[in-house]
Amino acid sequence: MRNRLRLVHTSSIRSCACKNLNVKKEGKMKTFSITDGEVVKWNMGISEHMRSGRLESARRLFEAMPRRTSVSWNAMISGYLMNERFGDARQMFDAMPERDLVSWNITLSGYVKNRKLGDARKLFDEMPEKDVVSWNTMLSGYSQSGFLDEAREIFDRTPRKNSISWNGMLAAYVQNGRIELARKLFESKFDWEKVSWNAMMAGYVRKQRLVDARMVFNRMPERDEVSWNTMITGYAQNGNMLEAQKLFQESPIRDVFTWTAMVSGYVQNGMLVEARKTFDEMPQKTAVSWNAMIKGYTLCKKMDMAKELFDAMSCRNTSSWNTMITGYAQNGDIDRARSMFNEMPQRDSISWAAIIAGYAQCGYSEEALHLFIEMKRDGERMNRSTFTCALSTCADIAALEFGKQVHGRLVKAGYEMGCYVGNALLAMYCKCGSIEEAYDAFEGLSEKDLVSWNTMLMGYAKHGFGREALKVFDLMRMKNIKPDDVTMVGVLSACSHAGLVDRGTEYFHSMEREYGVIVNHQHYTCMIDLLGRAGRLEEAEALMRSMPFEPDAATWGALLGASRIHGNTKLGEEAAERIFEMEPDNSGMYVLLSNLYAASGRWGDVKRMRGTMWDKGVKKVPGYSWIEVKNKVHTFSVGDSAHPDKERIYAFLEELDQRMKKEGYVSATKMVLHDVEEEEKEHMLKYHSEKLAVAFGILNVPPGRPIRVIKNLRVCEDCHNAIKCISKIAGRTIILRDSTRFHHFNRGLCSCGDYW
DNA sequence: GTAGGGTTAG
Repeated sequence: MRNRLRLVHTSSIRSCACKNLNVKKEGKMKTFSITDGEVVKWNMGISEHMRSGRLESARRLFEAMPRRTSVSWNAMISGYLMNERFGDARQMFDAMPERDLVSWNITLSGYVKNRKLGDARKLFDEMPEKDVVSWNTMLSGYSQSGFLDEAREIFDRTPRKNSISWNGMLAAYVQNGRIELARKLFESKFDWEKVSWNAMMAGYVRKQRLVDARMVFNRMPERDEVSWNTMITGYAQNGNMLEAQKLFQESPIRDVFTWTAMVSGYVQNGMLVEARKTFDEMPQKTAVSWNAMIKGYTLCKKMDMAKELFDAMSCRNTSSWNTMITGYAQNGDIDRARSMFNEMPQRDSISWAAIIAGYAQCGYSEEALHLFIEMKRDGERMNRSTFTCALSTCADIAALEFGKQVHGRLVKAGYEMGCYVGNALLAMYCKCGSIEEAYDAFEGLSEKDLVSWNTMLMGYAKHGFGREALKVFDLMRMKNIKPDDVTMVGVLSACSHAGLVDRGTEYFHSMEREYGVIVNHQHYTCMIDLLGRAGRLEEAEALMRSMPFEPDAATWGALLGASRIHGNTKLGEEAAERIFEMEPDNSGMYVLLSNLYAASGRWGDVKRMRGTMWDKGVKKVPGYSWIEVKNKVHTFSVGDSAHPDKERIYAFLEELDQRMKKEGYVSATKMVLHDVEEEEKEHMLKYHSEKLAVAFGILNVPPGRPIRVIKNLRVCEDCHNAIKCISKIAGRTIILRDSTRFHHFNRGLCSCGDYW
């Protein structure tokens, strides 16, 4: 009886179609006799066990039942789904003697939650009848995976749409960042429910269109806590704490969400005192608010305070641990981060992402990738963020093979290449030196935002493919995508790499008028680089002197680079002096300057430079190179003797050296071009880390495939010449990523055009 | 027992 009442109650607030279903059910229930009440109790027992994760007890109860109704079966199925036991759920569904519509719907929603869209659609098509819940579930499935066309098709075909269907379509657009489509849909209809007004507003907030969000907020017929909180959060997270405070005061209802939004807003805007004051004033605190406060302390590097709060909180949850792990890692204390990770009672995917990103950011990339493998062993499933994190770690150390495997798993997991993860994938291929695959990834993006375009454009520019970069820019303009300052840096450096001086100059002068991008420091630096590279040193210098900013180290660096190439020692000297003033510890600049002296035969000055470095205690960053072969990263330093294959490598280098001499290659040893790596003896030039890595690559990478080497510093000139020559002799493509850009060596030439 | 909006951690 109780069950019946509940059914009637739910149906009264649900749709017509639902009501029909329940009427049918009531009919069925009438045929039951006195034991109906008992069955209901059994069913409730099953649900309760399932809710608290006692799957076996639920199962025993289910099997012991003298008589089962479809509700019993459904309770088992949904219980399994709740506990992510998808296989067991499906088995139950298959074993059911008589399925009702709810069983179908529950199973369908199970597939959707499991992101098995193909299976969901198959089941959906097989359904003997569908109600509005079935249609809405399918819609939400497509929406969650970003398949907007399919979602729209389902929506259009839904026979008796209710408010949830409409809201589902609206949310599909909003959550996938298609705010204009959402707006269009929203304006096509007037009787939206509060939920949808809130969703539309949240959509604008997400796009940082606070004025539009506020307009929705002002226009909506009635507001609830969610409306107020969304608006307050919008202001708080976009740095407008004043407006947030104003609304907070005005708000008729303040719940935990409101208070937490304020605390976290203060934290994000670096207003620690205000954050703490609000935190202390909160009528009740949840774990979320504690965590926000802890985050505040970690951001201000007050790890002691963070730890104090963490120790004091009684409602500590996994997020609290995760916040602390990130805090320690970002403050450089990876050991404490790791021990917290080890100590914590329960880890989730975010804990893994936090510790992995921590290792990666502290420079332990290999340990980071190692943890991915451990994570898989631990049974933790990859999600969007672990995927993103894995990809950016691969990008850092240019672990292309590993990155490709992650890509494969990403596809297999059925993730749509939305902006966040898609851009990480794109960046991974760019930074791993595989520009073709980067372009494939770019084309495969389901949604391109400005970051995607900029990444692709910069990718081409850094690889020395200036013309391709400019093609991307043309495409952007064709699609009416408004470039920003980053885009223009890409465009100018592309022009520079392609030697398109006039076109670059034109862009530089028209960017404010044409694209509304204010010229900044970086743009000037690009222009100086562009002119300098083309040998127009006076113009470059004049531009620098006329620019409305104080030149910084990067600006002088561009001039220094140009002076080196074109042998203008005097200008180079001045540039170097200025850089030393600004960045006394920049060892790369000392090296660049001593190269400049060496190039013009001023050996005394070379020696003096070395002395200065010694006096000032400037430490050279040790140079090393690495290469990934068969999923393993091999690292080399100058004159490396640690690698197990060293004898083969050195023998092969010797052989290459002989052949190079025949080709007319002259070792640059006399020039003392120890660009980046200090060596005791000049013959060590032969064994610079990049050469070792290249030799190892030729020996181990199958012919026909490019050899990809990464170096932490700038490649030295001798190595650059040698690798050009090696690419010709060995008939291999060698792609070298150094600290500033990519070099594609092929048939004795380099994509950088010998200027970098 | 099935479908919808707002707060923290990456």
